[in-house]
Amino acid sequence: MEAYIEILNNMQKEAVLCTEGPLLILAGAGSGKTRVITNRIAYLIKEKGVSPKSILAITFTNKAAAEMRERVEGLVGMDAGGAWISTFHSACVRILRMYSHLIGYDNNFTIYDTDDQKTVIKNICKKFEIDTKRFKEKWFMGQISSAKDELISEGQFELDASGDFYLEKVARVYTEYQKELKRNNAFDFDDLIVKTVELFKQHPDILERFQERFRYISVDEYQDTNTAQFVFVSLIAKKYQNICVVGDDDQSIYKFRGANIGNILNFEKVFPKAKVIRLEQNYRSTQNILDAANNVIKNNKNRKAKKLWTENDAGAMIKLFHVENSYVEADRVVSQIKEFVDEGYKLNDCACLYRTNAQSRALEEAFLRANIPYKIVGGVNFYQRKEIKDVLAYLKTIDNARDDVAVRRIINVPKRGLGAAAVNAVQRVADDREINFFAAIDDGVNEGLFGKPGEKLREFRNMIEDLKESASQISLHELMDEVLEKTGYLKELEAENTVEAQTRIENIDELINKAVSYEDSADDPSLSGFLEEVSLIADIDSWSADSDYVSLITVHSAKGLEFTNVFLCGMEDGLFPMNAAICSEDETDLEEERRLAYVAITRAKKNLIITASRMRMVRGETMVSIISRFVREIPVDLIEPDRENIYVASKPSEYNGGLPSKRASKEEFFRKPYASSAAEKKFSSGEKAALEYKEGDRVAHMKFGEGIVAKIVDGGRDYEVTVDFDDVGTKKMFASFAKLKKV
DNA sequence: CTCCTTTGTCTTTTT
DNA sequence: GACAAAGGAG
Repeated sequence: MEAYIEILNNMQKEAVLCTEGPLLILAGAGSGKTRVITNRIAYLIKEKGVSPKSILAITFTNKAAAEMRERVEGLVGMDAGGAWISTFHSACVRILRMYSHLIGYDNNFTIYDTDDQKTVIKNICKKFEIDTKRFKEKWFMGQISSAKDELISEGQFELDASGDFYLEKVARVYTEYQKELKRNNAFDFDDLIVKTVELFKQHPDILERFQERFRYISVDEYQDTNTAQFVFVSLIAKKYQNICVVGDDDQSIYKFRGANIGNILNFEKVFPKAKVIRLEQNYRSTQNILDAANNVIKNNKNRKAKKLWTENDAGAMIKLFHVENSYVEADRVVSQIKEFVDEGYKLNDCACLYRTNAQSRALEEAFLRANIPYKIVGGVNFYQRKEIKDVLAYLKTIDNARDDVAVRRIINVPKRGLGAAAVNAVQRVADDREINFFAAIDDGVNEGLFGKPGEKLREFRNMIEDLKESASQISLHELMDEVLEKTGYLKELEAENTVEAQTRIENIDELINKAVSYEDSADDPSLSGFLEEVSLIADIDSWSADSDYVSLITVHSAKGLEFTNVFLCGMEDGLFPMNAAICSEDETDLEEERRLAYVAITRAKKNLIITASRMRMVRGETMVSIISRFVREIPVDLIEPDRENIYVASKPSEYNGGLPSKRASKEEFFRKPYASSAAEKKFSSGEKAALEYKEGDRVAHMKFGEGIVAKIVDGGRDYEVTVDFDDVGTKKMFASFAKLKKV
């Protein structure tokens, strides 16, 4: 037997060899499920002679998809190009690109992200005179999205809503929203799945084409699929029934966006002949870490009972740092990482996990101060930044002028004297004639309907038409250069001459790089193709393994990853679990948080360090909290007493509350054992902090490396520092942003 | 029409 | 505390 099968345990082997018929694999954390899926695909191709073209493998994130493709190709020893290894969303996009004309869209549709959705909803509310203070756009978006997750169409929603004041309102907005999207030739994220299902249902011949093509289907992270996604795969799998789903109900953490744990139970109903295989041996973590995880998750009532076990050693005790504030927390993380490095670990072995993105800040500052390379994984999406969205809006306008949201976004960016008045005039024409926004500009300009802003609108229209002309002749990145040039966007940024503007230009350069690499890698590069790739990708940083850095990451994004040393930060009641879950009447909300904690703990291979802070700034207010109930569910004998902190006792009774025995005085709380720029910012009340370096000093910058301070100018609110860097030349920057460190 | 100030909202989590 | 949206002055 082949080596890649030989190394598997019996259950894993069974799963890999079971290629025909429906298969449900219940795989605990760290039980090698990714290996099973990839080896199974390799086995299909190599031993069973299945063509890669017949394979559809669905993963949850683009990163996971790329990784799976790489691993499969490594095993198969060939290009698995014919196989579709992708997320639900990108698989559906590919299908819709071929056939969406059959359901009334153009095949070059655009994809709306949450911001675009919000813009559309906002306009609808204005039109319907809905007070967005009482009914938030977000609320409508949530309602519509949940409906789509359950495949409830706007028509169905209207029927169900009748009689209910609130639901009727939602129904009206939902219906109008879908109309608007169609008019704009756009899909939102949920639509990608919903409309593909619609396509399959309306056109059985198309469905059959895909049933014939994808005879072998697998779905990773099955516990996180929603109803629409489940229907999508089961439609394709219906004919040949070769569908393998892998999931773990304990790791279901996306209920909030419609994930339906019921899909695990439903699987055996929809596919009655399904075989069920359990993978319960954990290869990842030490016994202690696994014990901790098991003791936490066992408090959930709604779960399939299972016993995850390991042959690994007990390993190190779990460390618990209970500190006074988030700055100390971050500094203790940093010093522990330094210890790990001294012991021979690499920075890549270490990751800081947290519940909310906001927590990354304090950590980030501590890493900067300590000069330790780090990388925020996920976080504020690259593609959500203003400058990126602006450039993309131009490209979208050029690609598909039916996209009103894009056109309206850039009509006055950079400023060209086309404000609200002009936009309203155009919109009136568009509404009257029931045409899209750009067409209304065109008509109005030709017929001279606009009066004063008419000339400016004409210029705008001509510019877009020129760019369209160019788009058909030059390459993508050349087009982007031309857009930046002709629109004056770049010039405006350059004129600003600030550090922020500089970063924006760098971000745009990054986008152009991305375009170049897209052009190099895509079979048939096109503007639409690029826009599509970009709209479905969560973060630009594709995990470069070559450099050494600490990962800062939310627990949600850490799912599916593993690290030797894991710091689980901010384990306090109110933060993790969040207050909303603690107060919720629905007890499954707290269970979801607990599953999240379980996911976090099981990311760790060797060392788990849990940190909690007594006080923390949340929304500009100081919150006082006790140690997370999830930490208290871990048996005390697995936790090493923290010698640096007198408050944490090893006796369970004392360790329970976690509050300081006496009320900490103000001085005590704000005592700063380590320098903290954030703390300084707060207490200097507007006064800029003194610099630790002077002209002629040698300083280090996080990104630019080391250099010599050439000049310091007191710019009022901040110092303007000019530095001659060894590698990147002279840069001018503001002291508070640059965070320079004397060396 | 644009710039500046003030006000209000937000913090779950992602495709 | 940070940022976007709304409102007011020029």
